[in-house]
Amino acid sequence: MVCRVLPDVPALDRVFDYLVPASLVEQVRVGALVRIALHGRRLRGWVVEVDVEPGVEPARLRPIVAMLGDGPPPEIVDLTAWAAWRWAGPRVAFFRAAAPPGLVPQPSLRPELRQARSWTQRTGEGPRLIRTAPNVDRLPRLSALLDEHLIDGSGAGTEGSAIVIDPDSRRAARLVEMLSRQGRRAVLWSSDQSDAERRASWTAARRGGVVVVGGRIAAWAPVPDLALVVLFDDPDESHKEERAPSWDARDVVRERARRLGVPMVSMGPLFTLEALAAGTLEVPGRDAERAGWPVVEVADRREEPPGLGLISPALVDGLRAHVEAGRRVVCVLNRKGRARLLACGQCRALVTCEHCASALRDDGEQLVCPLCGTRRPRVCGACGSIRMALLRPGVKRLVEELSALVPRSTTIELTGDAPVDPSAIAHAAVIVGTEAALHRAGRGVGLVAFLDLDEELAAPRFRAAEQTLWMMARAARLVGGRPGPGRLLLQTRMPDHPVVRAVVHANPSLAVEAERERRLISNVPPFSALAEIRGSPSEVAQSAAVLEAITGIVVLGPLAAARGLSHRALVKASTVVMLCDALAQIAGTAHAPSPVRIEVDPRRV
DNA sequence: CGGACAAGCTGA
DNA sequence: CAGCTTGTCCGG
Repeated sequence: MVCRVLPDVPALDRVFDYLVPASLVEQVRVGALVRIALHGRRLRGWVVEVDVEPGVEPARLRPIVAMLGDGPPPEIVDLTAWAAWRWAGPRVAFFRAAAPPGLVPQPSLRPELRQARSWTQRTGEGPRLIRTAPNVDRLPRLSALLDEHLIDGSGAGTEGSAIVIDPDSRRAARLVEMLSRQGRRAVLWSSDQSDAERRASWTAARRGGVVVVGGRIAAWAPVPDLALVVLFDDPDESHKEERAPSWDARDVVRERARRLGVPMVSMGPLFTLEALAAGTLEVPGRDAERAGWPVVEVADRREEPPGLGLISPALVDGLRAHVEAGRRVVCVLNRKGRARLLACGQCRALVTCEHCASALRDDGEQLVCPLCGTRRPRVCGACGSIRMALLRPGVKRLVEELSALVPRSTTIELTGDAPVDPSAIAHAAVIVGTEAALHRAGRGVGLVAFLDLDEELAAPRFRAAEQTLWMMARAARLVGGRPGPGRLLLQTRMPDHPVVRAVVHANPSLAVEAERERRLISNVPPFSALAEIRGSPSEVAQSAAVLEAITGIVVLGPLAAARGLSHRALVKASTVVMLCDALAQIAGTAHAPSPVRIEVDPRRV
């Protein structure tokens, strides 16, 4: 017998045929991890096909050296080929995502014999999108779905498996506990676990009849009898792998479900336009949805006297009221450090460096350029005035100002990178930080204030509005629903923005139409498909030339260096299929490595 | 990727 | 011309 093996070497990205020795015929099956000899090397490799016609003359075939362990089921082996196309990456990358850490012995039974019969067929309809307010007990809904889909209608009581994806690892872990308490076989598969724990989860999933709960990695759960996929919180960016190839759990499970004819249900407070375009939306009753969102206060900054900085009267009141009542306050400002702009108090000109034109900082004595180090006295370069006004103060300065408003309480700064003692976070009455503060704040938060919502809404990224709305949904979870004392405060100069109206009315639909219109006009997803290519100027230019020659492909750029010396360009097509087919033309192979790095569906565009 | 093999460079 | 670096090819 001859089998086809994909060596576990990403840069190789080619399959090779091997003889299966008689002693291994029983064990060498699709998905298995084997040891092979290739070109004088011993390598690990994944069996991707068995019983093949060899691609070379039989005399050149070498035998499989040894059996190493169990790997993904055939269904996933097929899926890795699709994923390699979809995200323009080496196929091995997806085997690594789908494999257990280390080695797992093969089960004695062939698990694929248990492959699901057709369960409730919903093929062709796309995912069900069940909208639930941010503060809703999701367990009854999930249990009902599991009951509905995991028992096969024959009356035999056979259970299939479900994959449940929650991008928040703490919520995923809690879900496993609750499902276990209901007497279900639920396992967590998350990157937070130790290798041993993940191996155990993987093995349990491989046996089937289980509910696998986890973050994006659970999309690859090796269940042989998948009968239902549930995905929570569709707009969350952690569904997407950060490193290349940047695969997205949302697309992986959707494709899996589609191929198997198994239902997929997406649940959460709101959905991306991509999800809405593909699925069928079910909205809750108005009262129920309203009850699950907190009361939202909008501070219209246009109506305030100038000079208040980032602290509106409404924030002062809210801050004091909540802190006095023993509730904690989170102030969100997506800026870092003492990044602040100086303007002339006289002529309002921005104070910039005469050499490199970047904004100068005030070190207390002089004006300093953070880029080239030039120093000069605190004098306006345009009019000579010595009166300086501070624009957009950064987080550090804000902490000082807020802490003055609530004496005798702790105010801390919490940004994504800086390590802060968890007990300090838990005891702080006021937390000022970037969006990451929402993840780390902990319990007892009564107020989340978005100090400069306009910066989020107007960010030069096409997903800015959607991501802002999602950030507020997460904040809504932190403070609780309408019956409680929790509040959101939005400081904005755009109180009529559809996103603001959507939050105020607890109705995400209010933001959808305007957003869809905007995306249609600017021809961005879901009305087109995007990829970003990066590399040296010549590499980007070369790849861009290849891509531009393909009908239906538009290349924007090369754009100047974003950071460092690398150049980038945006590749646009009208559909994902056209985009990925085109990218396959420049994707790397062993013979001609890709001249550029490719990110399909780039996040920050 | 990394081993094999060939072609180029150095120094006695 | 041995001994080393650098480049190109290619794997079952």
